[in-house]
Formats: sequence, C-alpha cells, structure tokens
Amino acid sequence: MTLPDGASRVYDAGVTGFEIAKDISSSLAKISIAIRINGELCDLSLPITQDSDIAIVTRKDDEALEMIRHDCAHVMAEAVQNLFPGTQVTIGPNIENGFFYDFARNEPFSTDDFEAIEKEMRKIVERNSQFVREVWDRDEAIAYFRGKGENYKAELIEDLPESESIKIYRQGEWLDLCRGPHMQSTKQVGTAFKLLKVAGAYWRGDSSKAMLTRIYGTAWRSDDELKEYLHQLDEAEKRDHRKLGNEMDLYHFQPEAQGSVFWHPKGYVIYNALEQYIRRRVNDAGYKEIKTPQLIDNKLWEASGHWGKYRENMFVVPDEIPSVDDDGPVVSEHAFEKLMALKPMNCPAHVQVFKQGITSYRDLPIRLAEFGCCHRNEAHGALHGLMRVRQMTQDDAHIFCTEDQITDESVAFCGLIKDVYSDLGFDDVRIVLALRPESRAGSDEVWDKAEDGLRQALIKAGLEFEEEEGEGAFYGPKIEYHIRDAIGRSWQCGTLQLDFVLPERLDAHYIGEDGNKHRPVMLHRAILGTLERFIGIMIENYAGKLPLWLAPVQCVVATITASADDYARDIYEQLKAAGIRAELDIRNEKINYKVREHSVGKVPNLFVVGAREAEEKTVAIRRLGSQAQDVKSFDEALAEIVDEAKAPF
RNA sequence: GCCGCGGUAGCUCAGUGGUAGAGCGCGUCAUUGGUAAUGACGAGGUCGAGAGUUCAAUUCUCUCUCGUGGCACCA
Repeated sequence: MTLPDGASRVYDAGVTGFEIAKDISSSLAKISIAIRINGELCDLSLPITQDSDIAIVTRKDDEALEMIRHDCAHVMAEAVQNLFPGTQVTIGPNIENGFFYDFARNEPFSTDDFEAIEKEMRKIVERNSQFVREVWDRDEAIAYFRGKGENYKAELIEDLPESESIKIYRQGEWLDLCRGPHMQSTKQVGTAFKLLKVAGAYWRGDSSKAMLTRIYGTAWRSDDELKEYLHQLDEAEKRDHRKLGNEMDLYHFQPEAQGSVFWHPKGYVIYNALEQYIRRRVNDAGYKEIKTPQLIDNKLWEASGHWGKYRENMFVVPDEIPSVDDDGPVVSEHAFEKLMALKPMNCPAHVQVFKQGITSYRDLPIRLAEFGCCHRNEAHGALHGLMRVRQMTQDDAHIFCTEDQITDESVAFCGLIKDVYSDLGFDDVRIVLALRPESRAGSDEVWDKAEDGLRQALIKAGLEFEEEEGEGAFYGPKIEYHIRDAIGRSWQCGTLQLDFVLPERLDAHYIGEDGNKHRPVMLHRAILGTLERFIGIMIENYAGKLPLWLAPVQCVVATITASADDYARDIYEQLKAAGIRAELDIRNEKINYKVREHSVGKVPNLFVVGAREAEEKTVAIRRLGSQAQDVKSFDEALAEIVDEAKAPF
C-alpha cells in the first residue's frame, strides 16, 4: 500500500482500511471515517485485494463534510420511518451546505415534527450502529423493497443499469439502498445537525409525477461550524431585498398587480440611475436606442414562433372593445378570433424596425437597444420579490450583422459586459455556453453553426467557460453570464444569444456586396438582464448600502439645534443645486435620534451641523458604517461629495 | 401550477369561542440637545375574503385569495 507521503506498507490481501489506520496509529483509527483507494472514496471496512495508493480520510478532510451529511440523511430517514411507520423513503442526496431526503407519506410533515425527528436522530447517532455494506441480488432486492411497500426504492433499483451492483447499507435494524460510501458508524455523524425546512418536491423532478415531502437539513463537523452556518443564514435573511425594499421605502407589491412593481420615489431613483448608466454605456458602444409597442397582434407572434413555443407565458387579450352591457358577456364569442399579446420579448419588434427600408451590408452591424418592458405570465409559485416578476424591463438589444461579424460583435459584447459588471461591483463572473434544448426551432445544421459561432467567440475573447447541454433558448444557443454576489450566491444576468432562426422566420434581409438579398444574423443580448431583478441583486449584494451614485438619498443635512436651521437650509440648497440627492432634517429631535434613523435608513453621508458649524461654515461628516466625525469646510465637503457621487461611466 | 406554512394597527409581531394587545412609526405638547432611540398624552384595527358549525367565530371547519419556503419553470 502506498500512502500519500510516498511511504509504502505491506499487508495481506483483504486488509481493510480500518485495519491499516489502526496499524498506522490508534489515534488515526479513532478519527478516520473513510479511505481513498486509488483516488476513489471507499468504506473503511472494504477489504482491499490489490496493491493500491491509499489515503485515510479523517473528520478534518474536505470529504468529511459530504460524508457526515450523507450519513446524516440516512439517520434522518431511519428516524422518520421509526416515528412515522408507513412512510416510504425515496432519495436523499447532499446539496450545498446540507442534504435533503424525499419521503412519500399520505400526510405531509410539518416543521412541528422536527423536534421529534431530531430527537430520534440523536438516539440513532448515540446508538453507534455500524454502517454495514452488503451487495444484494437485483431481483431479491426488488422483491424485498416491494414486499416492504417501498415502491419508490424498488423503482430506483429497476432503473439501475445492469452493470451496477445493488449495494445496501445497514445501520442496526434499518437499511437503505445506497451507492455509499459511508463512515464507520452513526456515532460519527456527530451532533452538529439541524433540520431546516419541509417542502413539496416532485418524484424525479417531474411535475406530472407524485408530490413527495422533502425535508432539508444541514450538518457540520462541529457545533461551532453549525452555529456559524446558521448565523450566515440569518445574515442572508437580513439582506433580503424584500425586507430592505420595504424598510428603505423603495417599492411595494400588491395583490391587484401581483408580480409587478410599484416603484416608490426612492426606489425609482435607483432604477433611473441604473438605466441612465446603461444608456450611456450602450450609446458609447455604438447602439441606437429605440422603443417598440407593448401590445402586438398575434400574427407577429405566430410568425416569430413565440405563439408556438412561448404561448403559455404570454398575456393574450382580445382585440375588441368590451361590451358595456352590465349583464352580457364582456367580450363577444368572436373576441378570440382576433388576439393581441403583451410582448414577452422585444426581438420580433426589433426585427420590424430593422426591416423598415432597405439595409445595405455597409450599414451592418446595426445594434438596436431598448429598455424593453415585457410581460410574462409567470407561474404564481415562481414569483419572488424583484427577482421574479411578471412585468420587467430588460436592458435588451439586438445586433443585426453578417456571419463574418459574429465573432467581433461577440468579443465586443464580452468586453462591454465585463466593464459594466466591474463598475457595478461584480468581478466574479462565471460564463456558461448553453446548448440546444429539446424543444427548439431551426434545423440541426443551423444549430451546429450557431453553437460553434458562440464557442469561437468565447475562445477568441480568451474567456473561460463551461458548456451545458439543453439549456439554450428555443431559437438559439446562448452565453450566460452568472455573477457571484458578496455572500457567494450566483445569479444569471447577462446573456448573448445567437439566432439564425428569427431573421428567417420574419424575413429580414440586407443587400450584399453582390447586389443580392442576404439573411442577417441576429444577436440577442442583455447585460443586467432585467432592471428589476438586477436592482434586487444589487440591494442584497450591498446589503442596502448602495454605492453613492445609486443611493436614493446621498446626503442628509441634520441639525443639532434649531439655531443652525438657517445654515442647514442654506447648505442643503447648495447640495441640491450641485445635483446631490440631499434631504434636510431640521426636526425637533436629538442628534442621537437623527443619526440612528439615517444610519438605519442606509444614508451614506450625514452632514451634521450645530451652532459651531454654522458659525465656522463647516460640516461634521458622518459616513455610514463609521463612527468618525470628519469636520471640514462645507465648500470642501461639497466638492468631495459631488466628485464621489459621479456614476462610474 | 403542485406540496407545506402563514395573513391581527403604517411596520414587526403577541393573543383569545364572549367583537383585541405590545414595540416602533404617526399626531399634539413639553424639551434645543454634539453623533445609533428625550418624555408625556393621543389617534389608529369590519383580526385577508366568503360560507358553515355555534346562543356567540378574529379564534373551530371548508372554499377562495394573496404572501411565503421549496418543487416545476425561469431573467
């Protein structure tokens, strides 16, 4: 056996990892939980029959967390079956920071059951049952699980490839089908686990199949790690844009317009600042901004293919003046013969703009940008604050170009998007090339060409990317830009999609050098994705403390005594005149009160003025997140804040 | 859309089979204070909607609706 440090040891064939660990040192044996044999993670109890490179895995190793969580899922499954006989087990994989297990039970679980389940889990851990691995005959295994009424498990075994042996892990009386590996005993799961939530989940992720009950849990090496993780969850909750949006008075939602934002003055400041910034960016990058209709006749959606592929997400309205008769139908029986739809995407409308007049190859590329307001009939359960809405504004644009120009345009876009994300505070960007989905328009040849076009552009731009099958849009492959926020979450925002289909379907063409008609290629692209969602991401990323140029209120002038009111009013007016979003707080309140209120309100700059400042024409600046009082002349402070409040572009 | 959990004052939430409470916020008054909550008083609620059970429902049951955690879908 060759150890990680290169040393080798000799054992009889059939020696187990545990025996080796014990042989190396008894203290190692105590903390060992698994073994890597030629790189593969295995049970310590597995007999080793050949010369191998081995490494004993202990609780301290990276793999330990995964094993603890997976074993914890088994412990939870047993606990649930002990407490709720008749519950069927299904699958229970690890996920980021924890695990879940899906159960089939007529009566779903509730979080009220957690206490009892956790208590039972602790008993099983304390029981210190060995995890024992067995290999069963396939048919016997199926018969066994069927006999126990475990139909889901039986189905899982039936679907395992013939080449796969059927592995069963026992822990005391209880057993489960499992690929393994497992630690030595339930005791090694430890005590640092907690059940977090219950949720419905479809069997095999298929909405036509049965709804199971999923229990989510988390497990860690130590109670301290668990505590730390729970603390992180609390912190993430504090950043929730729905909570902050409410506290900062940015926007609201109400049932009469579910999924659509009512922007309040302060929220709309952010919205406008961001829109203006993007407008300057795309103008600079050679785009022309346009605005296209909201409500468009169905004929165009049929021609574009949206009616066929996207209908279930569209709001469709009859093109008829409703009846004014109180008793009669609001629309006639013929209403549905002529339909219009609120646009769910801007692309067909942009093709219409492109198609006006005759375009020469000399005009290409043509880049049409729109802050396009789109409506999508999202499922009720999908709606989530600003992150998932029914009315959204995309920072959309379509580039019409020749095939030869695809690479240059794509490379240019990659540069633009990188600059924008960097300006907005996101430097960790993951790029995914999403390939053809099952339901799609266009021939395989066209898809081959489109996928390769984007791939080549990414290579030329020198960017690292991953490819994902089946994730593309129905009309073309796409590059997805995923940004990572301050607390490590990933969001898909920007996208670049190559489309040979739509220009064809909507018959767009340009006149080439040869004097003949040619089909342009269309690049769909967005940087923020949608303004709504991006603002939600920004709020959470900055925990509400937005960069100065986006802050709804950039400066509050707060007085200590009424004797400074006139001076405060004067400098407030000067700040406003200089373009600073300032507020004046001359309320009859103590300065402590004002400082607290504006700190909680995430105001970046507080200019505090009392009699002394009024006398000396200074301000005492208090910055958000700092206790320091920086006293300087107002003129200097004004120049500084004006400079600092400039947008990055 | 599916499964679970919720909806009580502007906000955050407590509570009860006999038509309601706290803190913050809001209003009035006093206080003019030096960097994260000054004090007193006051106003404010058909307890999400509808139906049922009951002498009596905010409370129990059902339906609907909206929100929420997931699933499915997705920017």
